[in-house]
Amino acid sequence: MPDHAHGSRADRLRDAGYKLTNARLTVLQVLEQSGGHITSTELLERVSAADPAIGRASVFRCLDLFTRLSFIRPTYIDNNVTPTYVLMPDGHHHHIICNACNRVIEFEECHLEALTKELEERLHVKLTGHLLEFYGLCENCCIEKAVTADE
Amino acid sequence: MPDHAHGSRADRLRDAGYKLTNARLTVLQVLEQSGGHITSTELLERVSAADPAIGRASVFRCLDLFTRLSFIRPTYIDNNVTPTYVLMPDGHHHHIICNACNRVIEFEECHLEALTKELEERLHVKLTGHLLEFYGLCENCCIEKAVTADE
DNA sequence: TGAGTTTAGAGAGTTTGTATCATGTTGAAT
DNA sequence: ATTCAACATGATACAAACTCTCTAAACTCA
Repeated sequence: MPDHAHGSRADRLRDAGYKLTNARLTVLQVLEQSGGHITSTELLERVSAADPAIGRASVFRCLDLFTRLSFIRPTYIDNNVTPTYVLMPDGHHHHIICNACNRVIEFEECHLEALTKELEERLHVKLTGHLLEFYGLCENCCIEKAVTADE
Repeated sequence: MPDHAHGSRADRLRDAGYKLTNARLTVLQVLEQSGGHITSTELLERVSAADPAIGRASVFRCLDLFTRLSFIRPTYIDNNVTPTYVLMPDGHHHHIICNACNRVIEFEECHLEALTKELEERLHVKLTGHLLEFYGLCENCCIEKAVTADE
């Protein structure tokens, strides 16, 4: 079994009652090295490269599990076939998707702590994470559109 | 050609340079009658019921187009196969997804106007919509978990 | 009316995710 | 350390979802 960094996500996995198996730790490691955005296809390739013994089904099982634990969240960026899984480092993630070129611009601040608390109290729910997505045009595509309109 | 309500979305479609075809108007109508959440499979069925002449590919082309125009946004609720498309009535939509039972709780207020404006100015982007998703446990699932932990 | 452009429909083909089940691994109790 | 039961895995066949390609139709504008 290869070396694994046993970070806080592995701890959370164990604390939630799940076993720390090779497949889960490898998938977690690949996700963490992905830079925050990865599709299932890319993930399958990289997991397979890291350990060819890990099967297809296990990778998908991990994606389900990690989604339920709010480690990641599937979202659509390029097309309607493959979701992109985004890491939610502290339980949350925020980005802007350009509707013209599909570029993703990430940003940090969301100021949603107050809303989170208010919703928890009013609706009696327990919130573990959130994803905030804005849609529109990025700087380049704004300029291109303006140029085209001038012609 | 069946009757269609020519609301503001049809206007936006035309204003963006797209033709108001029967397929597009029918898909739009079904989406608007869907109550805000619909999967591609359900949409295909209902469009087919409304007008059997409309083909599969056209429905998916509409979903792509309407997503680019921020009429709708695909998101994962139940599983990793079929996304659910949510209507974004005024360009935005907000909900809570229960990680245990997949129930969706919608809420209205998001207080994101200020952040939208700030991002537009700072990053020189033009934002047309947003989706805010919270994840966690709904009231019922909170209770069940507490009961299980007591045993 | 006629040329050019956009859009549609059909259906096969590709890709992505799932179900099943026998086997292997994990973690805890002894 | 050893053992055991529950949990998790891997292989593969299967099913579902989405796309591609091509031809035909509809719409636009002169």
